[in-house]
Amino acid sequence: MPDTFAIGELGGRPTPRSRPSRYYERIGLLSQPRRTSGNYRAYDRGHLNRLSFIRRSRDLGFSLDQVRALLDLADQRDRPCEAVDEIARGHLAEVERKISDLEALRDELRGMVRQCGHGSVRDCRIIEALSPGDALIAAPG
Amino acid sequence: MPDTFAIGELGGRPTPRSRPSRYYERIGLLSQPRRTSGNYRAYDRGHLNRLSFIRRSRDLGFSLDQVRALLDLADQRDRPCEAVDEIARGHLAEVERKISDLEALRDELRGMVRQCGHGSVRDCRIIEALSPGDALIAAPG
DNA sequence: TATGGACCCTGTAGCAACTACAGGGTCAAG
DNA sequence: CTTGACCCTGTAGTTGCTACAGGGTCCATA
Repeated sequence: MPDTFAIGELGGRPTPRSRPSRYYERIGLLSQPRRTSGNYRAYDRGHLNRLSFIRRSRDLGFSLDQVRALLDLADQRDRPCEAVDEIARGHLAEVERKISDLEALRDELRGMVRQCGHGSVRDCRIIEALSPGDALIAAPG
Repeated sequence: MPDTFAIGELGGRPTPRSRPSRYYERIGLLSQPRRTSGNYRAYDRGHLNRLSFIRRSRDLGFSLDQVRALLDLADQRDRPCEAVDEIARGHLAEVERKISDLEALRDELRGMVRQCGHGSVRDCRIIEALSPGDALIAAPG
């Protein structure tokens, strides 16, 4: 294993998971790496670790703001971890809320789809479910 | 009930649900309404119906592209409603996929949060769960 | 009549978190 | 020495709006 890495060597190929790193650098989430003589970014192990932390957090659905806070906290090893816990709990609560919202949506969509009579649009229960009482008469154009 | 409506009279107050209508008009989802002598938009019942359709679809999580397709279909009353059914089923499938993704996320977050020992960041299981093996050493700045 | 406030107009910029592209430079292999 | 894969920068696009600046309109009240 080398101790610096080009941008294309970050994350698993073939997905170019390396690309966001430039974005993270721009918004100050990742420090600017050394450059080679040809002005290529040369990431070190620290960058890799930090990037891996960011990716894992993103995969868990944390926002970049939350990731930033988590990274700041991770750097202050002596502080109590309450703040970390709070961020995680907050995110969990939001995920749970999203799930129940989507479940309600799913149930409504299922109801609509189940009613489809496979006739013409005129009799379509789905369109009907979406429509107000009157006909639709204001198409653009 | 009047037969034209100012932009502020659309949708329920106090939320200004009227605002998106200008956006819908711009992207061609809603036809351009008549204007009063003072250049105010004067929506008619057709606009109201169409807007209501859009809002209901949006509330159910359909994208504006899907809404556009649904509206096009709704206008062609003689066509079979298969295409409508397909859009709805596709959306339902996506919602179901999102739910299961979020459930997996939720479970992982719950596991992390449960393990929090309320000690210092150094021993934080949440940070640990997010971290790769090595220490984080590439803070920006 | 003046004026205040609520509403409306336009166009542009901003949000999240990237992705894609244009137009160029670098580098290693053949 | 050329080819092709990679890298660089900066900008614009994505979704579905919202917010704002800078102005106009309209109605009621003083």
